[in-house]
Amino acid sequence: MDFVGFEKHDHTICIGDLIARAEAVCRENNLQFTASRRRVLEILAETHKAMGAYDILDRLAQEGRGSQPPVAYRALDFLVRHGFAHKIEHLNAYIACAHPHGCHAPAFLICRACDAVAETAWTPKIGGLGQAARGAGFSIERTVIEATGLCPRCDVEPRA
Amino acid sequence: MDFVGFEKHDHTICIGDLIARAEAVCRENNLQFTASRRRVLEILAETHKAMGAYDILDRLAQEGRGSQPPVAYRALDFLVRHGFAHKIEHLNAYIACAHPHGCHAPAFLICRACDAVAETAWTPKIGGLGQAARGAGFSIERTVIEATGLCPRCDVEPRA
DNA sequence: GCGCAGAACGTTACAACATAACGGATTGCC
DNA sequence: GGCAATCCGTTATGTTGTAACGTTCTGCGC
Repeated sequence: MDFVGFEKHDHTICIGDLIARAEAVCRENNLQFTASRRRVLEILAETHKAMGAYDILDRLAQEGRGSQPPVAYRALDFLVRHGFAHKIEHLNAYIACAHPHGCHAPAFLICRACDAVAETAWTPKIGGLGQAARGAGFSIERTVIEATGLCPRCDVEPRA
Repeated sequence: MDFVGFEKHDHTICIGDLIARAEAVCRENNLQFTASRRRVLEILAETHKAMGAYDILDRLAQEGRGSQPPVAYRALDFLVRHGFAHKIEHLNAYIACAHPHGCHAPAFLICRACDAVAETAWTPKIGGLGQAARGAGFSIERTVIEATGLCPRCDVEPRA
């Protein structure tokens, strides 16, 4: 299992890759990757931190793309629905998908000091939990796996 | 791993056990198990469904215990902080702890049809995730593990 | 019992997060 | 060109959660 988010890396590649992937998927599936949706994904992709819907809305408003909540929420719904972004339930915030390739039941490591978020791919029916759920007769459709704590940098030097 | 919540059971025992346990823990640790806190725990314990803070507040208001949000949130904070209740992040709702004995990194199965919630005890550093997190240098302090889907009853007969 | 410190409470006010509903514009398709 | 479906912009409102302040209660040393 690998994580994305805490290591230094060439971030322009992250962004380019993500956008390109989204474009391709939309083309294949006849989804409309509209200007607003694209822009929201770009904004999310600028950072590996989770952003609130209203943070995004502020950005859109600055750019003259409309200033009311539904503008942001609709784009986010689309991105989340199709796996281009994820919602961090614990923070009521959104983040670009860090694994645009392949399927998805992501898990997140959230640093409570610097708000960085790392994402990992996760086996579809999470080891023990999936098995136990089936044992209980429960059929899992979606999972929320979020761990809060300190990332490598903040663990060493608090207030990084 | 076992779950609590979907099976039929003598619910008065659930409640009694939970309250008694909370009382004991508070006595041992010099925590004030005040009337409001106890009442909120009782309200939560009446059902294996998650309740919103404002649902609880309504109940408290009916009983003349104060009608402003902080009344409910303060009691809930206390209960969650000391492990007598949990917050279901996915629902922004709260539920009584179903495993008042022993330590805690709980996982939840949430039925999207009937809103029942089952809780399981979980190994402290969740199998693969904990290991991978340590590998990445991340120290986990708290986990949110929530699976949404259909419980045994709703899976068979939708709209139960 | 008295006085103090810390915790808990009640209330006002507000901040943050999210959606319903409507009409107009755009897109894909025949 | 016309139709259906989708998307967009806006108004309004609903839901969830906190900051802050003064009062009351509780535990505790005297």
